[in-house]
Amino acid sequence: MAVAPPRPKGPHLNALRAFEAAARLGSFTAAAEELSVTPGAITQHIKTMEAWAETTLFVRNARGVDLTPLAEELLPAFVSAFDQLGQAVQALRNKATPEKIKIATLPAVAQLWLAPRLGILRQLAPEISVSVVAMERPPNLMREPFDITLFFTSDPLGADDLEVLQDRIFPVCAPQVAERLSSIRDLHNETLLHDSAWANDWDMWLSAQPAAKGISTKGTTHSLFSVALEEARHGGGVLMAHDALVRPLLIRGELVQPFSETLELPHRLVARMTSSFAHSPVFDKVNKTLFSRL
Amino acid sequence: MAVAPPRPKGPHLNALRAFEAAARLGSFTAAAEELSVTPGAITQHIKTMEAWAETTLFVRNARGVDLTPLAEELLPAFVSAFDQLGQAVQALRNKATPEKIKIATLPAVAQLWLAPRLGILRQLAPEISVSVVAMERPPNLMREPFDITLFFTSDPLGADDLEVLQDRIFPVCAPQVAERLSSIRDLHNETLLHDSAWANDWDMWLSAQPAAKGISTKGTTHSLFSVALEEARHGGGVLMAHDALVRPLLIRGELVQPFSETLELPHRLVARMTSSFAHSPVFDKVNKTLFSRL
DNA sequence: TACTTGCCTCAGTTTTTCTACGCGAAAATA
DNA sequence: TATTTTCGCGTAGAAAAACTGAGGCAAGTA
Repeated sequence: MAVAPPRPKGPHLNALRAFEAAARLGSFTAAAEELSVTPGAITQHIKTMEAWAETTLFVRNARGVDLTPLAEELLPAFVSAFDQLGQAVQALRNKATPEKIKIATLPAVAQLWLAPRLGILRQLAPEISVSVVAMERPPNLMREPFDITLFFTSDPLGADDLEVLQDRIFPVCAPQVAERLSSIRDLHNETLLHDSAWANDWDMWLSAQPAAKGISTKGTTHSLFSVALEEARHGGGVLMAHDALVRPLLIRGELVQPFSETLELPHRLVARMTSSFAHSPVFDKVNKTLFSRL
Repeated sequence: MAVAPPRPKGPHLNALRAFEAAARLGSFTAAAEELSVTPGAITQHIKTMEAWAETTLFVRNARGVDLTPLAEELLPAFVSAFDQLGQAVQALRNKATPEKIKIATLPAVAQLWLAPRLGILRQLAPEISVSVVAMERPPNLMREPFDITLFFTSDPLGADDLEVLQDRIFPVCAPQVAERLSSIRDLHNETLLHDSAWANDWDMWLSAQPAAKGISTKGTTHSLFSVALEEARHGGGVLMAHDALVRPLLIRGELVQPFSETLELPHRLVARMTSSFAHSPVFDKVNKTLFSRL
């Protein structure tokens, strides 16, 4: 005979997540991107939250938002709660399907570095199925459903990080193009191929070469490294290459290195993994096959 | 020029919450009740989760569900994540509107014990606005938007708990009814008034009185204590009363205590509060006015 | 045997969430 | 100084998610 209970309800979980993202990133637009929605959706969630709490959480400036002191104070608790929730979800995925591995990495790395190694892994451990998703920036492993991210970074290594290799760049081109290049100054007359994700590789390399003074970095820009690479293979110009990505082509002679000068960049290719994955039984095989340098 | 990113998405937050509740309570029906939805809704959420994780989380028996070992293993992480999230929300509510206090308590306590004291609080601190929600069972303060719960319990006190009073019961009735009651055995001829939430109060009291042997506990049952109380005031029978709830009426003489025998129950009225509230500036005033025994 | 309990499924509905798009204000650019 | 770009707001309509309600089923219980 109990009475119907009109219990007051808390705010919607999605609104809380929107608040957390917006507060953490300090921007509605950035939060929208992280959550793969439009900024308008974030606006609405935040408004719902503010109405529920009867307070204001953000000061809206024309250019971006600022957190109120209250939001600032509350933020850490939300971040940590969602981190924990995300990790619980990761653990679920990892323990439920331990043999399914998801890797996030740069398109170029996926195609040129990772793909060949996946074949080896398949031979060694056919029960493991790997899916690779290419993206420009590393996803947050506490929040997004990946086991491994493989990106270049110069940040210090964390507990579940593995350094895979040091990044080193140098120009490469087709053999017939190399014949006309006897000195660095000859680059003046060549098309310099750029990749938009590594826009200033040429600048960095050139400025490290005293002999290169005054050479302009104009040239063709491609949005995908692999397209620029294709162009270079067909003699379309000189590409600033990353060691790890072109080594097989150099070995096969499809590309050559016209100058011996290389530049070591201050960042490494780092494999970062969820802690669930790092402690899972399949980690060993994957690590041995993909990441250990022999 | 970046490519459109078809990022894989995690499970929906509401599904996670449904899983957490179902796993914690070990029952879809109970989870449905906690979340104020129908059991069918829980079923669907769980199915979504299981499909996402490509695993089974519950073993469905004809009579209830059992957790799979996997769900069992994962449960604590989810519980703690949602606890933390709930606490963050509570902190938000508390800091955003510190002067608005929400109390959950039994209907009888709300009306007979709390209401008079709220008047005193309003005089002492008119800036504080209290809203009282009556319910049969204490809500989980980590999850539901209340600052204080006020319920009878015999559990040991936690850090943010305050013992308000010991529970003590004894029969009461209208003065004219009391005139016909000279000994406990006279109860044989009276209507015994019951409250459904405290169904066996009469049993307990009677069995503690040697002289009451054989008296039946038949009588009228009301779903609200206050209705039974009203009945008693109008001479409709003898009510088993809780000390704290009837004291003002005894003082005013509207009810009398026909026998001196009282029974101390092994539980207390306990005020439990969120830790945000316990550390907030208004706590002191509220505590002094409502809960301190003079 | 009939009842009860607890979960399932399906269809239809309600609620929530999202997108689309135009507006406005400041900062960056020219 | 004028123009463009960047960010966020607001609204309407559309899409997606969540929920309800009713009928079923299987295994205990009376």
